[in-house]
Amino acid sequence: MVTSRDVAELAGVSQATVSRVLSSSSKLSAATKARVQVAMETLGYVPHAGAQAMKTRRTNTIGVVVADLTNPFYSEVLDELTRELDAAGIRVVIWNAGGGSHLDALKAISERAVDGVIFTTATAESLELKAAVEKHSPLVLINRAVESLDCDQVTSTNIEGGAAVANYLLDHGKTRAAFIGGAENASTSRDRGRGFLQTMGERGHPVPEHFRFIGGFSHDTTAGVMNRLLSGGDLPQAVFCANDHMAFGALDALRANRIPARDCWVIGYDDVEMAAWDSFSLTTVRQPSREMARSGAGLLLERIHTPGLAPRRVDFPCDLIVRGSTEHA
Amino acid sequence: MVTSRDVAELAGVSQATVSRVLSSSSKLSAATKARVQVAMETLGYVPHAGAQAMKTRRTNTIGVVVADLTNPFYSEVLDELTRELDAAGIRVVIWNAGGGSHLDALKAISERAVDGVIFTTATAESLELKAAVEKHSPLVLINRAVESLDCDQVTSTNIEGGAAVANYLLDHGKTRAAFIGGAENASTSRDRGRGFLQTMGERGHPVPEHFRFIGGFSHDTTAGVMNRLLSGGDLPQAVFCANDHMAFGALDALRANRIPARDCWVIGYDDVEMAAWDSFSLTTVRQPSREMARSGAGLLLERIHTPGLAPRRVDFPCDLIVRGSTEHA
DNA sequence: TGCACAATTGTATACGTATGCACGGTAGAA
DNA sequence: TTCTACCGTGCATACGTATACAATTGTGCA
Repeated sequence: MVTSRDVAELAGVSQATVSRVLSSSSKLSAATKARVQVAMETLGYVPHAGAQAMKTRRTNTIGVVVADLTNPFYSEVLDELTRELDAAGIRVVIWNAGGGSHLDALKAISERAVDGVIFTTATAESLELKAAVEKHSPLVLINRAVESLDCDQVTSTNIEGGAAVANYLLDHGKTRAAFIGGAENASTSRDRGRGFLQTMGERGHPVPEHFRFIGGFSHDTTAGVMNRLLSGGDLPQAVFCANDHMAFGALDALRANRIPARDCWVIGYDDVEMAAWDSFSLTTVRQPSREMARSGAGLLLERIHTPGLAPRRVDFPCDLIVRGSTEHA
Repeated sequence: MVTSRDVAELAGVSQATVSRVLSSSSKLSAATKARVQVAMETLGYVPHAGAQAMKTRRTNTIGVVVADLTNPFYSEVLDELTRELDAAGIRVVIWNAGGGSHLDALKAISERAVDGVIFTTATAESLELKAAVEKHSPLVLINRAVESLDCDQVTSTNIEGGAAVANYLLDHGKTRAAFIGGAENASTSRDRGRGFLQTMGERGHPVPEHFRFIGGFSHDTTAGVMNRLLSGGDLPQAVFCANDHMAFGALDALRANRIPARDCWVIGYDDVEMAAWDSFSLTTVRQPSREMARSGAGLLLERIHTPGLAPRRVDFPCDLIVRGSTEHA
């Protein structure tokens, strides 16, 4: 391995000077700078990231915790995050939510293996997360929020989004609607459901208990719920799913059972790219996933650069996007 | 920050002993070991990853370069890789192929920021990749292969897979078939196309030039190709796409143009989970993506642990999975 | 009792880089 | 010319851990 000392020797300068060429912050004569750069080039010198991290207390690496890589929403968020951070010269470590991955992420902060972490899967239950926030670990929550945590959080207006779906359905005479949520401890699914159910109730068409489900966030479990609903013989006029990935499962179940699309409207949430594909043409509530990702990355970088900032919350508005899964030719 | 020295002081031992408790390799009396562990717990000690990396020359981190996170194939590979490696206590850095990400990955090896890299996007053009292989950098190619590189490579039998599609179509009387490839410099698309085109030719039904396309690997570009094909007025009996993600684009274009599914069969490659969804029901060539991912991870870890191993090649067989996009009720 | 030897633990140093401090030299001002 | 100021560079050290080697203690056996 070639070190800055080797470069120094070849260039006939001290190791300190080589280091200064690297950081390019201090003044150096153009001549020595050039000489050092030639030496670096000649030897193929690359600084050792671990050694740098030890001195500068910075790794130029951040972590991201995602819930489910097979859900295209997370793929899009990850896509945007990596583009944004790659461009900024920052490495991205990913944790895939199975089991205790959020603990691994927090541990990585303690180990100084990463400078900070973006959580897309936070829940109120995690005492470790709470403790990390209280220690002022650099972390940002995007997508799912936790009211009780004093840290940066980027969300969309889920309650309003859910309400918008209810209003839309009722405005089109769909009074008998079902809701399939993901899990109660995820703020996204909870808030979307709340906004929806409350508005349905307020406008005189409360959603009955047997039209409220937990679909577990996946395509297949949601299709399973839909099948149960269908076999119950009491088909709702519309189904609102907590996210698009689940809505695809609902659509698939309808197709598999040869239920015509006009007999049961399906609505999702997120507006992932696939929702616009002709095979789905899914009506959904668009949240600006990529913008949210960029915003979260920005907040984290700021916080890493300037510790001690007051916690910030960013809430992005959502729009209902109407497509073929609800209004048919 | 609490260091091993602090722990040593509290436990009344030397820093070296603390380090030994950490590595748990050397013999220690149960008493001191316990005392040190209590001290660690009390102080909340966590070793500094950078310092460890500097001494041990190992980061317990590996990199993965993926081509396109919106293609579910890469999501599945990444999903499997992260599960496998998380479980092994290894961090995963991801590079998203836009622009020069493979250069960043190679740089990260030089910086000792990662112990090795898994490439899913290798091409023969990259001189830097060639140079890295010659320097015996720990890296593994999965999915796309490069014949001329002497490094570990995990692939599937793409040529045979393409041939199987041709045989299947001809056996069902579909003699006028089109091929939509991704890009010539990707071994996957190239080999699948070769196997397909060659077999079609050998069996007396060569695919004419105007039925051969480059679809750019994405859903939208493939749909665009399909639209051009449709507007040409000469509809093939079947279209073979270089991967499932592209095939979904082809299916969508057919739907958007209200072409009945039986008028133009569509076949993909990969068998991503979505291919089995009722909305697509895509006939495709299954390659064992997750197994390939695990295999690649295993090869890389072996190579990191035991440098100097001879390059290995693993080739997984593929199966044609027939679904509704080709045989209709 | 005395000695060899094994089992533990401490001492000292190295990994590769960044940076505070001191030093030599040059230029401008008096 | 002499003094001041400043610029460019070298010297020395610190970051936090792992490990070769030395030192210590305790054990078994003659």
